[in-house]
Amino acid sequence: MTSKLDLLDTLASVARALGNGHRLALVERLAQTEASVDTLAETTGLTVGNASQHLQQLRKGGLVTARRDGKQMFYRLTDERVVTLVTLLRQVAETNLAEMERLVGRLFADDDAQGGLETVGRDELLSAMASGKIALLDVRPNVEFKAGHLPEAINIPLDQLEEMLTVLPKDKEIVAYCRGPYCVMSHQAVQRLHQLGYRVRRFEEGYPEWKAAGLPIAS
Amino acid sequence: MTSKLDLLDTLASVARALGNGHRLALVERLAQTEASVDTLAETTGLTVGNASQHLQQLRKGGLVTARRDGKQMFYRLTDERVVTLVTLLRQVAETNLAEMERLVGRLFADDDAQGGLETVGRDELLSAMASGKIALLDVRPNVEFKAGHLPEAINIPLDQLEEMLTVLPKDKEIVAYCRGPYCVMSHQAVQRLHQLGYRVRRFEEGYPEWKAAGLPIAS
DNA sequence: TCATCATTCAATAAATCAATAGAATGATAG
DNA sequence: CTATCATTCTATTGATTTATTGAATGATGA
Repeated sequence: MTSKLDLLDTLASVARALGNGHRLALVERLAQTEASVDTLAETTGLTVGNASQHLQQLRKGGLVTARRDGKQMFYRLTDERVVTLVTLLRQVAETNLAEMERLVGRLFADDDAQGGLETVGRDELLSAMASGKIALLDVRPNVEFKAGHLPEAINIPLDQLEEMLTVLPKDKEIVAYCRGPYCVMSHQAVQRLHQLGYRVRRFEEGYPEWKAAGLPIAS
Repeated sequence: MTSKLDLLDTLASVARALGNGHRLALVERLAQTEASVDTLAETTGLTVGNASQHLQQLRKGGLVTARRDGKQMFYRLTDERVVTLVTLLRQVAETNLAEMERLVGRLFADDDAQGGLETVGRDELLSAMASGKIALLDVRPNVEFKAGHLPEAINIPLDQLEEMLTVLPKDKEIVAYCRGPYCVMSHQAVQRLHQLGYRVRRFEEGYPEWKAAGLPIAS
């Protein structure tokens, strides 16, 4: 008879695969779109060899799969549920760990310094999109935007915000989003646009959460 | 500026807290009801010292909290979401890991040997309960039943099944449940009742998942 | 106060994990 | 076939994690 512990050990091995900051960074990156090992190594600041090893561990845990394309290996999440899993992990961590709240608080302290940025929740965003009263702004790099984005979103990568302002309507309220709740890009975009006189708020989630929730996407 | 890695490291520490079979066993036990260290040590087969250490780690990860009652320390899950988190972890593991499927298959191989046991999903159970056409059977130990159970459920701990048969209606279909999807108690109960000629099926989840879903419970 | 019981803390050895550098593999272009 | 490039594998080192032991703490009742 298989002991229950074997089963729980297997389960634990999946949890352990998520139990490292670098691997979570890789998962977060992969939540945007699939990528090659060297792209992943670059965006996470790891050496290629090290990134490869961490990816092997994620693969052993069944969280990512790989495909070869010519010389390169492309990795992607096996399943949208991996995003949901990390999101839930975040929620549990946030509500239960004072440490976590302290870090999040510090990460976004700049916002509070000027009175706090207003955010838009998922339900409110859905109805605002339906009414056509807002313009949706995606500030992620163009590669990630092209791999998938929210319907009707306009893409202005953060580093081109000033140059591309003309494509933004001045008369509508703008809602900006990026990679997820802890991604700082949309925060910065909202700050700059606010200073320029736009009416602008931040979507409190990001593209991966939107996609994992099964909501419509465009590409 | 706080680096993003600090944040992900904190997140990783929560995942690591779940990254051990013994700790998952403790969490699974705590999903039933709060318990003292020595109860937990006994039901998981750990020494008291070892159990205490693992509980410290779960506490550091923010997954459990402790309260003192006289000489004893009682631990419980901080949040229903911990159950949801483990459930999701299970789902991801099951769909993505061949190893996991192999183990689950072997654990319940006896059922298949006699044609497979039919199960009842959550939605079907809810409507069956509303129509009053079934009797709900909780085969967990009485302590756990008293701490909370599904509405209208009858408690017959597995080891008293034969003696207490009289409290079960013969004319209704019976749905049995226990601690969760990998708990073998309801499987065994269904097998025995089936042999005795009852119409009986197994609820495919358990009490913790029911409670975590915010469905009504009794105690 | 002292003795007792439940739990936690501290110290150790064995096992596992993380980062690094260098060798090995697999696919492609010439 | 050979050279090249992207990736993986191997071996090593140092850092964590685990289980075990025994001592220390905290609450209780005589």
